Amino acid sequence: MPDTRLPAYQQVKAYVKAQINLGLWRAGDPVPSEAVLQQQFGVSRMTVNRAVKELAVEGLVTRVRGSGTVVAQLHRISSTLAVRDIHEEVLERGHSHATKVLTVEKVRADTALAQILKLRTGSTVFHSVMVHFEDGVPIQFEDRHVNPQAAPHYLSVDFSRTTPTRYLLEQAPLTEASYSIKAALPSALEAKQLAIKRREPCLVMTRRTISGIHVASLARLVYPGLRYSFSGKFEL
Amino acid sequence: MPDTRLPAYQQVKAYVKAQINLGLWRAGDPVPSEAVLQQQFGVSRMTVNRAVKELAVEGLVTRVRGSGTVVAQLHRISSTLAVRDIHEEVLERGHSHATKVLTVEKVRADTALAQILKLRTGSTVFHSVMVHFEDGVPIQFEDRHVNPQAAPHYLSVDFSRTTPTRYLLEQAPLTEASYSIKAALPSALEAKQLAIKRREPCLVMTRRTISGIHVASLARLVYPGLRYSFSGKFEL
DNA sequence: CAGTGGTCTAGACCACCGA
DNA sequence: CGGTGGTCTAGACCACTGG
Repeated sequence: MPDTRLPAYQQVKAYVKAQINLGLWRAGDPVPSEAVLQQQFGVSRMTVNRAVKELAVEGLVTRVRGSGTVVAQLHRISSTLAVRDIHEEVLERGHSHATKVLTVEKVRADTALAQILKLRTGSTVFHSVMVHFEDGVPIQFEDRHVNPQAAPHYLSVDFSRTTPTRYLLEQAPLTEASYSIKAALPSALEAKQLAIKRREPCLVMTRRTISGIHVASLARLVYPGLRYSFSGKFEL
Repeated sequence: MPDTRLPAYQQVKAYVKAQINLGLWRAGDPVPSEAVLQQQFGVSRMTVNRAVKELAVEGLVTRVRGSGTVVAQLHRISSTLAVRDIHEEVLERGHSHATKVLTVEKVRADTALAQILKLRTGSTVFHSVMVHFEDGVPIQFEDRHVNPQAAPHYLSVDFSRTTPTRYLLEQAPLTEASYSIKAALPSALEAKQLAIKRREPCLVMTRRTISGIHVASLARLVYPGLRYSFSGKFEL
């Protein structure tokens, strides 16, 4: 038979996807068992297993050992929100990136900060403040506290040549991160540096990154709301 | 022997992860070939292949056929942002959810809307406006335009019993969606319904969903910025 | 209990890369 | 060319689910 040049497991995936997208199999409906698909496509079970397993990872179907496979209740279509280096992000859009460094210093951690970085109150931490420009327009205000144990030489980095995100990713391989995105009004300094009015709403991302046993860094990233948006797209 | 061990492929994954997290293998370093890992762990090649393939999917390593596997340059840790039903989301937090329906009507699409929904200017589209409450507190203002071809009976749905998101997911299986998140000030109506001041910044998500050949719906979701945040976490 | 998916093996052929 | 990963087979044992 003139089978497509697609690998067999992708053909099985495509078949199941199509049934779901066409509405023939609806949420909660059973997906044929591996044995059935194996017969239907004339392939080995490992191949069918791979196909359905990947669909499960993608969230299209739910598998329960001993019970079977069903079409997932909510198509958990999802996109990725990545910890990215703003330098690369801007270049990818075909624009130029520049950084204005406002502060790079040692400070003593107050109780709240120490708790977040899992250090003792009064410990020395590094603190940097800078503004990132895209084609000369300020798009991100970055206020960051760094755990010296994760990046001992942070203070001597030339941030006109690299960014904190990139440097930290290189220094301390990332193992975990948590973030939260809110809307807020900028502080006086933030408004001034971003060249916006104090009344102009901003997107504020707070991000804590963990590298191995250390909390590496806590960053507050402020974006002018009228000039910047997080956007994305997802497909089945 | 009681089988308390981790599956073999997970042991291989854990080993490679550990080398990377400990900094023993740095970005760009080669990962042992499948043949080597196969010897080292005394498992079959399929098992090793699965382990390394999954690490590639997770973004920790980069595989090149014919060349080999190396530790990925930037650990592009990422999380998923899902299209979810707010009803379920609120219940999951252990709170109660209620909806106040403001408008459900037929309207004629202006040029901009028609373009987005891929309809002709002046076509009939459905329009709904409602407010979602979490434990009695307004948390989302939802203004939505729906393509009648994707959900012909949208106008007669009882939105005190289900939500537009859930109904549309059931009616028209989702195949694609795009979103953008901005910060903005609420309109007079939005501020009133969310019980916030007009000066209070909001998170505004604009989401367009596609089901098969139809653009199913265009939604504008407004969240009070001081009361709501998108948050997430990612791990290696 | 029979059926399901989770894992694993010991082979195999192929396409591709770099020397 | 030899080594790499991509795919595939035809079996296998197991843990778990449901009736």
